[in-house]
Amino acid sequence: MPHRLAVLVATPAHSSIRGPLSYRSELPLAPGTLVRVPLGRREVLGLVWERDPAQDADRLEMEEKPILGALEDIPPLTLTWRQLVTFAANYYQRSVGEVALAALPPQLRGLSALQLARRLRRKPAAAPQHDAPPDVTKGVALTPEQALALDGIAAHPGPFLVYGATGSGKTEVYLQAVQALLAGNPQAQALVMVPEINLTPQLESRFIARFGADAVVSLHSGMTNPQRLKSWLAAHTGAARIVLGTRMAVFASLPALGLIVVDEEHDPSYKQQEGARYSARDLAVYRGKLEGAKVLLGSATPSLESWQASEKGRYQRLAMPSRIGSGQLPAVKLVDMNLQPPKTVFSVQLLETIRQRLSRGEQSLVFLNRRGYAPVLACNACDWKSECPHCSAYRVFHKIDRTLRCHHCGFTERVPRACPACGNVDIAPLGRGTERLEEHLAELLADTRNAQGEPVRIARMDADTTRLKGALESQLAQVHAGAVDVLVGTQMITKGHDFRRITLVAAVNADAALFSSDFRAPERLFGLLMQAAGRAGRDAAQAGASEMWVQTWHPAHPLFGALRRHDYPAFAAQQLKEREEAGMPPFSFQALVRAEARTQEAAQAFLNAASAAAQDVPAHEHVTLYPAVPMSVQRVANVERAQMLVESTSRAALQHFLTHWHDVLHATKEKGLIRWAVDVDPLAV
DNA sequence: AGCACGCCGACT
DNA sequence: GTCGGCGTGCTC
Repeated sequence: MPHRLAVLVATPAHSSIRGPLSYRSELPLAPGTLVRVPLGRREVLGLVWERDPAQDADRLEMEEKPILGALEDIPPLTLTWRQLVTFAANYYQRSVGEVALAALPPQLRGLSALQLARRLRRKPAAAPQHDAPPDVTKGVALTPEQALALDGIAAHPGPFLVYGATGSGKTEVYLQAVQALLAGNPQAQALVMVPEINLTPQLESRFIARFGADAVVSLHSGMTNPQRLKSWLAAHTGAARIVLGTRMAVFASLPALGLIVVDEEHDPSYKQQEGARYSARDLAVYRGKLEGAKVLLGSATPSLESWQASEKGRYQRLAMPSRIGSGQLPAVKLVDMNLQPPKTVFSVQLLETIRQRLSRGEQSLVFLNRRGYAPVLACNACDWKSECPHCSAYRVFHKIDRTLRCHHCGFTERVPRACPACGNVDIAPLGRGTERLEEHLAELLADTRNAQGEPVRIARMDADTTRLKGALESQLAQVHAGAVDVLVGTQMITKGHDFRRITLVAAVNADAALFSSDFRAPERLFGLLMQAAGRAGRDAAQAGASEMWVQTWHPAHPLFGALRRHDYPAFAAQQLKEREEAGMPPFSFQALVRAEARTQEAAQAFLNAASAAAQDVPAHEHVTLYPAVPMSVQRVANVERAQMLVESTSRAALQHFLTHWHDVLHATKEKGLIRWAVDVDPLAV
């Protein structure tokens, strides 16, 4: 007798299909089973969501199509996995089908049941006998703080905020927490997340050294589709005990999940910025609750949301303030740029300090922290600048191939010989990217010699120089080998890399974030500067002499006071007080509706119409709707963009409102409207 | 998202 | 006269 099944398919947010579709099946397939189903003229991957769904009243006369086949060799996705997906879809205002199918490895979509069966049967290619046997039993000597943190993790349910200074040995705590879990339960699995792909290889090698290559798999977007499928299957079947990955890994299928680690939990990369805009950190906490798994959030400068939660006792705080090997944090020196000659880039004091390091054979690191800052080409005769013809943004000058490139739509052209507006040939980059910073520093140090009496070796590291595969690794190796005296770069050089011989870190333009319209900018700046400071003096022998220099026009700003004392709690307390007084997160909850249209008027008209119609939506009285405004980059690829902020002091009320408002948004039509989307808990407003 | 159907410009 | 542009619309 035939059964009716509710099946999820990959349906984008804009399709009229909201819930699962009904299909007919001869077998009573269990929820969580992967199937292939006909959809329109195509055959697509589906996921059985429930058995015998209630018949949709207005679909009565429509004939249900039959399921084409089940991927029987893959065990069904578990109930908790499905609950996680349901929660994420509801919370972030997307369809369940979109979230569920996006969470599965892309290759599953293309594989027929037969191909898959073949792949699963394939012997796990004669497990390569690795060089070093895993030292699972080897006990690593713990500091008292690490031991205390591990005791805390064992004794409490969590979630935990592992608040540990740079170099305090957070990773060892993660390793031993995982070790304790695996030792106590022969099935248990752990999920360890890091913010960036760059950071996975070094973490992977530490986990493999401890637990063996067979126990560990990675999951991130830098992998090929077959690699991802292989890792996913290993986790799904329980063969892999540890999954390391980026934010996407929060949806990995882990049937025996017992521990989740979110390293550098404050990092904005945990927020997905397209499609379903979920926060992997927040979902990790939710998933931990669902699965009964312990959750560790680790950071030296936690997000104010997590810090607040640990202040209120919702998270258990485990503090590890000391650096291992008695290496002290570097002394922070502020240079008051008001006292420098106009247009100074490198103050005399900073240059003198760099020269000192050079003479002692030590390395310096100079970084430019203006996010996304890049040189724009300008005419010196008229007011022409290198605008993008398709976007309301400037194109950026790339010296490497002498092109002007739009970072929003990708439009690229050769640099013109003369100004397109007035014909003047005197056109030059405006402002300073890392490239010009490097050139300028090279000029200033042209007469200086390093400890070997050779010219100073300056290297630059940014998105441009590390674009090619392996370039990042080889450049880092150069720095480690001592082939570089001064490293100039963007904030990417402050992340994770353990530079032993660097005794000076300098931020040359720290101020942009102090008075930014983005209320989270100070939080990010503080975290960035703390992290950068942590790069200096990791070698205990040199730690005493290591320094962090910050050039600023506002040396009296409280942020720098807290930075000088390496006092994150004081900084957090001050920021939280400001946020509370201003009614900002984490004291309020926000969502953003973004609309794209052919004209700015149409984009705003859509938002305003949806706003007006909100008066009839449940819970609207607990929610504030702000006026529609153009987005900061108003036009991208000839599409106009506008946004509207929705705010409430209650997360539940905001959720309730958004859920009901969704239908109103869907029903709101506007001529010229292209698409719209909701971003819950947006990072930048 | 795909993949259709559906009406208007330059070519075998 | 057709091939093909991408503008709406549907998928159990």
